[in-house]
Amino acid sequence: MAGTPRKKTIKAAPKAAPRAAPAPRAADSVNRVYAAIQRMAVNFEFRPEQRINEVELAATLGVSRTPVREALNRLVIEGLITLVPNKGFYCRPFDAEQIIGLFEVRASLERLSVELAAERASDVRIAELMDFWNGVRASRAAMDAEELTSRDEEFHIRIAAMGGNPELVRMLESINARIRFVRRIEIENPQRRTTTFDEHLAIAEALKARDRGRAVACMSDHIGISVADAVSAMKEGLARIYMGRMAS
Amino acid sequence: MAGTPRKKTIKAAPKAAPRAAPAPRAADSVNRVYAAIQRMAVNFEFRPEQRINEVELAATLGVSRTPVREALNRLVIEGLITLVPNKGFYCRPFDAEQIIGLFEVRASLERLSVELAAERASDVRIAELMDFWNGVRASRAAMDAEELTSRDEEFHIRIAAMGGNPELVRMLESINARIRFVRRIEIENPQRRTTTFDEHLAIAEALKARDRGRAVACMSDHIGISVADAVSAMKEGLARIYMGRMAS
DNA sequence: GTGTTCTGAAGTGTACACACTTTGCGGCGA
DNA sequence: TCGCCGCAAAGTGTGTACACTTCAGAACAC
Repeated sequence: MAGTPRKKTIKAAPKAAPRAAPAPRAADSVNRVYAAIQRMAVNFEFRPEQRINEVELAATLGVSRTPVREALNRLVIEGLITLVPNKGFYCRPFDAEQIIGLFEVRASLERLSVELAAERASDVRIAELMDFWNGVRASRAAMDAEELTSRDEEFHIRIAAMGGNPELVRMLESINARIRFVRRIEIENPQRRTTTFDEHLAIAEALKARDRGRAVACMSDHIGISVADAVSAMKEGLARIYMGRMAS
Repeated sequence: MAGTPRKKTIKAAPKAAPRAAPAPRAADSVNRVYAAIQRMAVNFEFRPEQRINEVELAATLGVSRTPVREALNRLVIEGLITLVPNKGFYCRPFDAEQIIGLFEVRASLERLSVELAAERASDVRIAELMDFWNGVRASRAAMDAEELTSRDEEFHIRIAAMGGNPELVRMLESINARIRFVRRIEIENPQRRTTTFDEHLAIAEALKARDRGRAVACMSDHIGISVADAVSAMKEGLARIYMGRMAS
């Protein structure tokens, strides 16, 4: 607002300043940088346990080390990055037990999710959920694993959101980020895709019927299968990280 | 180690340097600062939604703004601090719905906790758990609410740890930090103390018997009561924050 | 009196400087 | 050949500088 030619504080001779560049501040660096590094960590674009060179990363992202370090500190708490004092920041390890542990916790939270949704969600939102998933199903042929994973997560997050507990949503999102790498591989399996579509619909229908017990049961089956398949997906994941394209 | 007079890089005239002080680096600042601010946020030593002045806080803690900002960024992800771009860091709000939401999530995770513990914990660790709690019970007269809250949390975290899922432990610890302020008040209630002691023993005994269903039931009762009482504890909490000593 | 514009102070956001730590490597002695 | 010492380069940890934003209040017009 204010089209007025708002006077800026006079900067000493913008042309040919003696100091190379007065470093004009880039807006909102931390959030951009945070999102970028988060994506890289989620997808294991850093190798597991690889040290992350701050100077290099800052240069790549076109900012100084300060916002990079602030973003990295956030990611440490999220569990996507680890920090060794006086050594530096490292990519999280690829830890099968940890991933299984995250699946366990997720299963518990997803259970709470459907319980709350069955009790509290409005009919409208449940109907929207079914529409949403039917829409995804209809256009599944055109979707790659990346996009389908995203829709899958959205389905679950919608249910969590319907329960009216934002903290539950936050935690599920955080967990999803850490297991996405494995789940995306899992979802590439054509058979797995089909069962996912059916299971999601079953969950939605149980919610529509306000059948809490059935909703929990459907969700447990759905998530339970994921845990069982996770191991082979992790094998494949390791191969892709360390063998690249050769893995296929 | 190394009593050798390790040569340091020559600093330009340490005596009466033209520049006030070359700022010798304080060791491990971020972690100290992080712990300090975390404690303050947990205990609402900042008022809810109060803006946190970085310069002031840095001066209080005897460091520069850099480690303070890194610590604050971590705490944002933990949910103990909020960040408004170009405005600054703020203390988390005192949000009753959010606290209830956290109790809900906690209940779900504690349920998982006893389920896993009932399946996986060794007999020894279960025995240690009972010894631990009997010890706490024996010396309860000498404990203030602060310490008892700490022991209470420890009891629950021990159970979570017995399940062998470190991520579950992490999340519970994170939630505990955010509801500790309310739980400490709750635990001041003498009657509540008594029921807590009994309920904890009941949980431990169910674990010892490997009775998963009973363990879950005991835990649910225990946590459920906490949720019910939380509202009055929150009222009291608000009074203490804003009325200080007058609240008693 | 009331609204509006301007201005300066306070404070955040980021770049940068620099001390300290870690680590790899070459030379030296046994 | 092997180990050890001692550099020196690379890189982290933190202090500091400075541009930019926000906000409150003065000055001013109406």
